Amino acid sequence: MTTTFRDVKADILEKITLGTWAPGSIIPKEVELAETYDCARATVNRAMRELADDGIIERKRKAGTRVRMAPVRQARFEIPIMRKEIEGKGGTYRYALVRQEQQQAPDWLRARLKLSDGCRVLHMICMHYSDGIPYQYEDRWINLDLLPNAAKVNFTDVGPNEWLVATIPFSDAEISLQATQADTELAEHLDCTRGDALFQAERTTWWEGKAITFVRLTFRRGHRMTTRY
Amino acid sequence: MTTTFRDVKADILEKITLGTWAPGSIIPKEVELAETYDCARATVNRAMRELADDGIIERKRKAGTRVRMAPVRQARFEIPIMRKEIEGKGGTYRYALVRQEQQQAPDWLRARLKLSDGCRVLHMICMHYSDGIPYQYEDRWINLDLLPNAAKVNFTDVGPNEWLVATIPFSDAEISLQATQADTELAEHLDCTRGDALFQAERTTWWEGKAITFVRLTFRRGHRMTTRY
DNA sequence: TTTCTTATTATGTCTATATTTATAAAGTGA
DNA sequence: TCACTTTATAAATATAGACATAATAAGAAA
Repeated sequence: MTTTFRDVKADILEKITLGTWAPGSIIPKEVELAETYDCARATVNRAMRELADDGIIERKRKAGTRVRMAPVRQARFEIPIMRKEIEGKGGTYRYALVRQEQQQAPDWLRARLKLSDGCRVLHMICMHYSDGIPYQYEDRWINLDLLPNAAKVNFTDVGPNEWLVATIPFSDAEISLQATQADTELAEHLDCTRGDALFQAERTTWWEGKAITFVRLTFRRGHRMTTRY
Repeated sequence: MTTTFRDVKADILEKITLGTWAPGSIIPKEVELAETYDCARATVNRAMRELADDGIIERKRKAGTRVRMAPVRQARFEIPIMRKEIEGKGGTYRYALVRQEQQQAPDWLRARLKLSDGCRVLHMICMHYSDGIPYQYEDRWINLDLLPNAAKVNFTDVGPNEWLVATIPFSDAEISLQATQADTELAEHLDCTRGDALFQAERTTWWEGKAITFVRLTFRRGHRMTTRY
């Protein structure tokens, strides 16, 4: 049997978890490890690179590799498309456009997205249902200077998110999670009580430095975002 | 100049964003791409592997590589140690142990962590302050069957999280984010009003299939968790 | 002593080639 | 037609050797 990069990775990880290699301490260099594991340096390299990506070790040229003092624990959360999320859970997905209007970008949005003066935006309120029960309230703003086409799209059947994903498949995004209190509007749409604590995600999407869209997603009462790492 | 895997990755990504390679369509195989970019297959492989990790393309042996229909957008959030987070923001960190007791694991915890009957746990309530202002309320449970040492530790100066990180550096964890309403206890400690919406994270930490600790972290009013991707 | 090279070194990356593995698709038999 | 076995193929991974790059440490000059 040959030694795979997985073997190496697992063994290094074990040495770290068992405390053989303490936090902050330096670990053998690639060539040495390649020798001890009797494999190519590239194999050790891959194992170490992945461990570094996972935030477990820290690597520096010439300085060597060391176990991180404060392990940067990072969790990955999937940001799914509502239809996928709901259908994935075995529910029946339904989408509805609540209202839609073209307008000048309000000041708070202009500031937030660094929009030009008098920039026009498309503002939409949408709802996503799972088995007929309110699941998510979507408050969406689209920059019409960058996406004039959006004004012509009929969003009654296809949600803006799905349209956007198809139109500008990949881009930079900034996401922020928080808790908010349901106001009257949210309470009505999400079928909860005014003042209820709701989980909220805001996402700003950029393309080549310019903001395309800003969306505030509010989930139904009790929603959780979960992941393992 | 030689072609780097970054070049290849960037070029493939561009072809996808510009729509040359549409979502769902198959993209040339590794050998072909290696030829067109005039580089080694390993270089193309690395580029493609990273794109697959990023959720942009989907790869299957024999079937080839295709652009994901619904790009799996995933965001990485760092789960920092409070001291680091606060000091990183330039604040002065202070920790306080509110109370601590040894007890039998309550039923909800037993069920949640799959603990044995009559399992003893250490329950702690801690507070983290930034510049004297309440920042985070920590409700921590430690499995004493697995970590009997924890009973002897003095947590008045060092927070349980820091102790745990030092004791069992790496492990599996399940994290879940949600919104909650402040009860009287939370409102008092976090200096807010009862009923306020608060951001909450729950983390269960496992080691070799057994639960070590469960913690519910409640952040001060208005807290946001932010990331770019 | 301080500051500016320069040498050294560990990681980072590329190449070219080989082997292994998963699997779609074609072929086989009931 | 359906279930089972090939078989061909593309990705996954391994290897050895080379060069690139960043950064530390040592040495030289001010």
